[in-house]
Amino acid sequence: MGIIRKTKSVVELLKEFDNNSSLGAISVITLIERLGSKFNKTTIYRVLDKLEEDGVLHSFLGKNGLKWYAKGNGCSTNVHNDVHPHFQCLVCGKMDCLTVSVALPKMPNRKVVASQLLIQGKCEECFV
Amino acid sequence: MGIIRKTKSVVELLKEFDNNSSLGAISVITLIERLGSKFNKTTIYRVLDKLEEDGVLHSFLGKNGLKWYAKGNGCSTNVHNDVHPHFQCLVCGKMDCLTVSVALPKMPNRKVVASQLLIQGKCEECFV
DNA sequence: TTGTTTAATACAACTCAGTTGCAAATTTAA
DNA sequence: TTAAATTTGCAACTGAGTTGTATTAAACAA
Repeated sequence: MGIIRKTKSVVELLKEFDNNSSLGAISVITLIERLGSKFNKTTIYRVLDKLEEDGVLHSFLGKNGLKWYAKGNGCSTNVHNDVHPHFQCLVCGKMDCLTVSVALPKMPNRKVVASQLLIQGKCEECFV
Repeated sequence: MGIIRKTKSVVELLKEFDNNSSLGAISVITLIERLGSKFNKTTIYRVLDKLEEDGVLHSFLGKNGLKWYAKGNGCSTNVHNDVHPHFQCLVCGKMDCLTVSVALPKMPNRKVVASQLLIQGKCEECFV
């Protein structure tokens, strides 16, 4: 069950991602900091859930287990047609989707269903 | 500051990992289930911390953000000379360290410091 | 062995991201 | 404009992980 109605919270959340760089992710913590005075955090969590189900956003966890969202790529909660790594800058904290595909190691006798790759280091701006 | 004294909790925690398959990881939740009646969970968390600092164990997060530990590989909290992926079976829940190295995507202008790759699917036993 | 020092432990209380249930409000369709 | 269905806010909760502190136990020296 995804988004059905275009409510204020949906519009404002989407605006956050539109304002953001196309590859940039935003943590739920940050979204609550920004919108928590206008909407209840429960609402924010639920709208993000639905936007992900619809493939509008995708989510992943940072190194510390906190949840991040970024613009979708046609994937939905059930269908993942794209697996890209995420890069977090240890200097400025920025999290980006990388537009490269990952070559997973060969694993005979195992079946791969999903994967997450998180890379940490210095981003283009912070790497002098 | 790593392990200094060989206390009961240290010995028993290490025993859990010795009994386990050499590539198998154990979640903190499981360790507390198994040893929580003998030791306080705070003790378990702190001993695991120290064992990781010493490179005896290494840790990583599962898909849901829960912490797992597996036998070390000479790494310590500060020195990571080995980056291997982890594989979690979606059928039986088992988590294994994979003994392959990951080819990270090329990223000019960025500096890679650390990375985590979690692969999910069916393990050797559950993949018929 | 005993005493002293220092680290390790238990306990309780806490933190905080994320969840749940439900009544009230809002949207959509009829 | 009413009825049906979804969305929201609120408050309370969950549960993994953390913190402070008094007590206990390990290590070591005499």
